[in-house]
Amino acid sequence: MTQASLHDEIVSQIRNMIFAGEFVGGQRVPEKQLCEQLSVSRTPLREAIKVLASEGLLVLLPNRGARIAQITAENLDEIFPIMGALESLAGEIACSRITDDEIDEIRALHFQMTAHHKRRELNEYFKVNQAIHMKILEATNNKTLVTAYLSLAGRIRLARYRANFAQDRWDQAVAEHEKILDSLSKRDASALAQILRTHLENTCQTVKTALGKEAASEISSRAGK
Amino acid sequence: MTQASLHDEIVSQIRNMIFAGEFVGGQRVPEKQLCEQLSVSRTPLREAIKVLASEGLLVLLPNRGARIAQITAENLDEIFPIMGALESLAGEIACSRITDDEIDEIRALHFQMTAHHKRRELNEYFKVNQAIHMKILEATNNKTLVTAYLSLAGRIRLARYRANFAQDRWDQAVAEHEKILDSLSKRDASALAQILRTHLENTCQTVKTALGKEAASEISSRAGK
DNA sequence: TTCTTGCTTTTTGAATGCAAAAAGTTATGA
DNA sequence: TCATAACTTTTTGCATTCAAAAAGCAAGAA
Repeated sequence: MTQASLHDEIVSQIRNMIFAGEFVGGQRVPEKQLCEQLSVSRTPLREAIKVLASEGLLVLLPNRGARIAQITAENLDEIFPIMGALESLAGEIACSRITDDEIDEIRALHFQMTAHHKRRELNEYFKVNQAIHMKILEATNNKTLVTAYLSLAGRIRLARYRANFAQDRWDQAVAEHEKILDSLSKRDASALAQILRTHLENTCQTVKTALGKEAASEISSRAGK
Repeated sequence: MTQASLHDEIVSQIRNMIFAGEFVGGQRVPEKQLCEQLSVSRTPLREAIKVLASEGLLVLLPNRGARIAQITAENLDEIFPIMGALESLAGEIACSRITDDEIDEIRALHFQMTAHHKRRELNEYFKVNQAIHMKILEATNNKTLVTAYLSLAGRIRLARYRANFAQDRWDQAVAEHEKILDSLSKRDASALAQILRTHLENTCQTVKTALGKEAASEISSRAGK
């Protein structure tokens, strides 16, 4: 076992805390507080903060510490197309190397997912959905691609998760997944690339709409106080 | 001016040293030596090392320090397709937002580049070539895309630069650039996306061949000694 | 000679300490 | 009352120090 160094450990811990929504976007993250929370000293913590900043999860202000990166509509517009291109590429590569067994695994996940959709189990749906996309990425056997994708996905993860999308979009997303599975089964690279890209574009729209509503409700709740 | 913190400064310094070929791939980089070379203390240097490792320019071995990341054929096969997808996406987006002035700038660079090609000025050719690709990326107005691209490009930069490719490939590359300029002038997004992707694929092949030859000559020179 | 084994040196990992910058607070004057 | 200035506290940036792990080395046994 390659025992991870403390600094690496801290990086994943903070990353998971951000993913878990333990911080508000834009919030300051004092070193001291994090040190106590994770019971580590400042040196490895600071190393971790620098890494997370280079990943885009934190923003560093010289002499003023770190802040949790804000997710904005502009952000989403920048990141989603890139993810679309990467997943599209992943789909193409996957078509040329995926095994029948791997497709069967994805098919199983797909039916699990549609079951969750029918039962309106949003959390479970999300989980299996992510698993399907990961399977396609991993089928490329390109670790750099997976890493690049996950890095981008991490930055918008919270916004994506919180976008409790409307029923009609949910139905549409499931329909898109039918096409994804279909293209993959036929190993139709260009069709898969196309539908994955569209799928991401639509997701982007949904998340952006949700983000807009969130921002609007925040403003109104503040005004109400 | 946002005065960069020392650690940021160190990151760019080391990055540039790697780009300048001051290190051999796989070489160990003792902290002490770098500290003296850059005349900084270990704390900010170590922060910089962690960041460069997360960028993939260095590889960290627990308790054994940092090494310069090796460029391998597998690496190139992983990275180039991703760069192809990103540049392809950049081309598409660029077509929809690039101004006539920006196209003129690129055209000017293009003719500069072909002049260098005619005069067999490889270094100058490379420089202008890079500038053209950067212009296309920047025309997207998507900083995340530029950053992601540059991060990948950085990892293979040395190998790419050293791939003093053969004359026929050079001629072919220039021909591809004619098509790039042509598609961009017409704002033909799908044609531009296509040719950029092909261009990167061909470049990948060239760099891989060069890397293979390099490795072979290293082995033979070792055997000769 | 070659392979262990134990010791020394070097290098890395992490904690502490110190200085400078920012933030917060109080007091004074208009 | 409000604004400004001086002072205090907190926080950040970096250097130094200490501890642990790895690497290097020498002596002894097969």
